[in-house]
Amino acid sequence: MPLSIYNSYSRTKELFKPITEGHVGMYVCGPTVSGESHLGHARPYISFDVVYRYLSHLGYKVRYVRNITDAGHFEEEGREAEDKVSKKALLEKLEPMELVQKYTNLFHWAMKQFNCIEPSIEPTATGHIVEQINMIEGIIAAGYAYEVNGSVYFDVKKYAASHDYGKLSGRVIDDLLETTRELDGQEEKRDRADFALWKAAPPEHIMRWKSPWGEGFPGWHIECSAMATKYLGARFDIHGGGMDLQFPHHESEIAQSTICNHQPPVNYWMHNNMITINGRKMGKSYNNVIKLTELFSGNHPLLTQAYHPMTIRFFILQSHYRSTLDFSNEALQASEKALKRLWDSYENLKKLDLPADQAADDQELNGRIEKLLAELESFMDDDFSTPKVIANLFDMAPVINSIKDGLIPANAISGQTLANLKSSFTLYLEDIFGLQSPYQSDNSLLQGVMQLLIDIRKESRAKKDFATSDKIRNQLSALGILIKDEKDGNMSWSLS
RNA sequence: GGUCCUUUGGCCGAGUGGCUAGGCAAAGCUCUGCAAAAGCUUCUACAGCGGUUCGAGUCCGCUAGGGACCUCCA
Repeated sequence: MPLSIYNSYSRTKELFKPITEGHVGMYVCGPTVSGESHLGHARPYISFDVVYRYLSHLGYKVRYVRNITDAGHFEEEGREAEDKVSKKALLEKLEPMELVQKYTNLFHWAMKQFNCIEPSIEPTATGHIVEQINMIEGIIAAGYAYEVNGSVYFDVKKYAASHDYGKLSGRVIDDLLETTRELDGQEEKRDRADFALWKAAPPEHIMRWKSPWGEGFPGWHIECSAMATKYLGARFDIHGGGMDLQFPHHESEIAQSTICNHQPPVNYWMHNNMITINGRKMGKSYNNVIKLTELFSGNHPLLTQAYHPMTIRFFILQSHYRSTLDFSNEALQASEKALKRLWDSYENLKKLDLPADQAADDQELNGRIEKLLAELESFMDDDFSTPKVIANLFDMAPVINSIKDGLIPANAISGQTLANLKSSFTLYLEDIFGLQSPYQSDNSLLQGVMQLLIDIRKESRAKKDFATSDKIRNQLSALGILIKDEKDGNMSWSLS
C-alpha cells in the first residue's frame, strides 16, 4: 500500500513519490536556541521523528536535516532592529555563543529524553553565513531584491507578479500589499510585504558579519533556504515544521529558493498543528508555556505531577499531528496509564511462546488478530495516522493478557500469528513510534534487593504469614514500588 | 478588519455518507487470603437550525461558541 501525505501546499493528500527513487530528502525547521524548549516545541520534533522512522522502515534512505537557529532574528520593522540572541546575552552577561551552546545542549538533552533520532545533518545558521550571502547575491542578480542602507529586502510585489506568493499560507497577495499604505513613510522597504534577506547591524549589535552590503546579519528566512539547498538540493521531498511557520517563514522560503534555484524547493509541505493549553496556543507571547525541564520534574504551577518523557511522546502520538492537542493534567495522566497498560501487555507478549508450526485453534480470533495487524501499515500510510495504530494495538492487548493469564489457551492463535504479533509490537512501539519503557530505568542493585524482598514475601505467604507479606508490599508501595501477585504465584514489581 | 480552521459521550481523542474507534474515569462481575493488576460486561456521543440523500457526526447553507495566522513563534 502506497504512502500518502497531506501536502499543505495543495491542501490534499497526495501519493508520496520521492524525487530520487529509494531516497528521501527531508528538512524540518529546528529550534531557535535563545531559550529553553517547551511542550509545544516537542510536537514537531516527535512527529517528524516518527515520519523519519517510518520512511526508514519503508526502506527509504532518508537524509534528515534539522537546523539550529543560533543567529537570532531581528524584531519586525517599526521597532528597533535587535538580535534576540544577543539581546538576551547582554542581559545575562554571557557570550552569545555561550548562551547558544547552553540551550543547544539542553535541546539535545531533551531530544534524547524523547528518544528522537538525531538528524543526519544539524546545520547552524552561524555556520552558513557564506551560503546565505551567496544566495542573497543570487536573488539580487535576478532582480528580486534591493539594497537600502546596508540592508537587503526581497521584492515580494515583483515576485508575486509572476509567481504564486501566498499559496502555501492561503494568503491573498493584494491584501498583503494593501496594508502597505497604512504604514508610515520611514520604512526602508518599498512594500510592507517585503521581507529582509540581510539586515545592517547597528553598532551595539554583537553578532555581525561582513557582507557586500556592510556589516550585518542574515534575515530569518534565508538560513533555511540556504541550508536546505546546500544539503538537499534545489528541490527536495519533504519540508516540515509547525503550522505557525507557514506564514511568513515558509512562504518566504519558497519565494527565495524559487528565484535563486529557478524551481519550487519542496514537493511535500508538512505542518504539525499546535499544542494548546486551555484551548489556547502554547506560546511565549501568551505566557502559558511549560518548559520541558518543568514537565519532566513537575515543577510548574500548572502541573500536578512530573511526567515521563515517554508519557509525553505517547500523548502526542495519540492524536493526529494535524489536529490541535490540548494539554491538561487529566489528559497526560490518562496517557500515562494507557502507555503503561500497553507496555505491560507488550512485556507479557514477549514472554509468550509457541512452536512455529502451531496451528490456530480459534480461527475467528486468529483471523481478527491478523486483520488488526495488517491494518497497521495502512494506517501509517494514510498520512501517519498514529492514533489508529495505537487503537489497534489496544484492541490486541486484552488478547495478549488473557493468553498470558491462561484465560485464553495459547494455541488459540497460531505460532505464525504470535510471531507476527511480537514483531509488529516491537516494530511499531519501539522502532516506529520510538517508545521505550515508561518505567524508571532499573539498576542492578535494586533488582537484587527486590528479588530478595520478593523471595521473603513468597516464603511468608507460603506460611500464611500475611502480616509480613502485607508489610513488605505496603511499605514498598509507600516508597513507590508496586508488587503484583501473578496468577502462577510469581510476583512482579514496578516503580509507580 | 482579512484569511482559514474547529465544535464528538464525565474527560482526552479517532473518524474516508451506511456496521462498536481507542484511551482515561465510573459501575457491576470474575480472579484473589486481602489488595493491585488483569479479564468480562455496562455507559452509543456527535454545538443549534435548515437542506441534499434511500441513508449524514461525515456533504451544503445559516446561526452560535472556540481557535490559529495576518508581528517573533513549533
